[in-house]
Amino acid sequence: MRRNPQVAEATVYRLSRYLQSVQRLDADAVGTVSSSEIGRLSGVSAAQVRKDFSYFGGFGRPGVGYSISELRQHLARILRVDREQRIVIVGIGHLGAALAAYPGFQQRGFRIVGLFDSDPTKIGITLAGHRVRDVEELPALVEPLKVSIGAIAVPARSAQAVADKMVAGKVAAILNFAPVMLEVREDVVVKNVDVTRELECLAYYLPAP
Amino acid sequence: MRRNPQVAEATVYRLSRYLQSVQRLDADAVGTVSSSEIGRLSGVSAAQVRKDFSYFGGFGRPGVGYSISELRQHLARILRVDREQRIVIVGIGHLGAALAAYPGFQQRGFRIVGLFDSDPTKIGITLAGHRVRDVEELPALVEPLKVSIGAIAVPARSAQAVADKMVAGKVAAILNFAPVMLEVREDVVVKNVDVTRELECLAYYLPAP
DNA sequence: ACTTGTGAAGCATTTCACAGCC
DNA sequence: GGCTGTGAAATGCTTCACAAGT
Repeated sequence: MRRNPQVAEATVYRLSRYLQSVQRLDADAVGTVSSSEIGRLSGVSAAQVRKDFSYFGGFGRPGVGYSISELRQHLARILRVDREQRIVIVGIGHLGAALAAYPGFQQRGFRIVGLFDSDPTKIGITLAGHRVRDVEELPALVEPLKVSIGAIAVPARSAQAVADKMVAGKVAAILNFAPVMLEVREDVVVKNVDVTRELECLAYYLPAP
Repeated sequence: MRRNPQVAEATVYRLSRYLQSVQRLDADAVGTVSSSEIGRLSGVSAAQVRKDFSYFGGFGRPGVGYSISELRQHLARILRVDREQRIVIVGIGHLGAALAAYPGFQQRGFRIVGLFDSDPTKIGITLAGHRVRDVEELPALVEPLKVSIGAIAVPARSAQAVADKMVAGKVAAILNFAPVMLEVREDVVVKNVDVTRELECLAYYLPAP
């Protein structure tokens, strides 16, 4: 699962926050930034920031800090968003349509290159500049479209079948919005986003009635 | 932040997975289930399952396992989903509309009781059985509507202002879909869902080009 | 004087392994 | 025989604190 066994998933997650913070900074082009400033912007301790960077060799100058533009490049390369990552969305319901229309992906290096559904009333319609294709065509299109990540936005009962088609087409990673555990070849990385789960976890912290 | 300092956030997250697994089981009404079976269904070790349960006193019988219906009740009570939790959604764009239409919330104890937006062209329209209200009315409506959780589905630039209104109205928790760190009174629990961040974390595990 | 990078210490979480119960 | 509940060991993660660089 992990590309580099000494780097924890929590570290990767924070790297993404650092990148977000640094990108906000970059507009102002201040030139240099310290680990404590990055920590403040990201809600993390300065020591944690430096430790996280150190797993990748460290890219600051003692007494000075980190060059904002270099830091942004380093983080983008580590997170593989220094190149375009191409994604397909399967399941053009409310959620799939919302994802297709979301401008935030393009802004951060992700490009939607295909929409798929199995519903004949949806196949053929155009959304956010893409014609919705039959999901049966998906396996054959992953490679020509150079897809690296597939997003699953179908109901729980069809999610595994969609995942199988993605794996058959050789996507490298899957972002799964359906509330089920997918079974995939172990070299395929899966991440789940389950809004109901997040609500349940929030509810735990609610005061007693 | 934590209700019970000896229970980690990761444990709460797993409890929600256990509940999901047990609910799938409950349909079949097998009567009893073992920690290893729950673990298999949830992708967790059997020892971890038992340890997690033990934080709440343990509710199994040695040699037998866990009564499925009792387990479901225990988990639901711990996660506070044994009672209805009432939520409002602010921001009726693509995402907010998708959330409002999602049937999975109601099925698992969450009830949407209000939709809000600041856009005059949206205020007044009806969606999933709810009339969209002006977000300015939100603070005054949290208590009468008995809202415990507020969901923020507005653009990043307006998310903090919405959070402030929620806090003013005294919601207990916020689910934030905007890619910004919210500043709130520290007794308000915030969880962030950032799809772009999930994509970035996935991209990290992608094979080199 | 200020900041990075990093071993070492401190803390948290997970796994182990087994006593006790059905 | 099989399963739970739980201290103890093992592992993993974060914070500390300081040498070294600017």
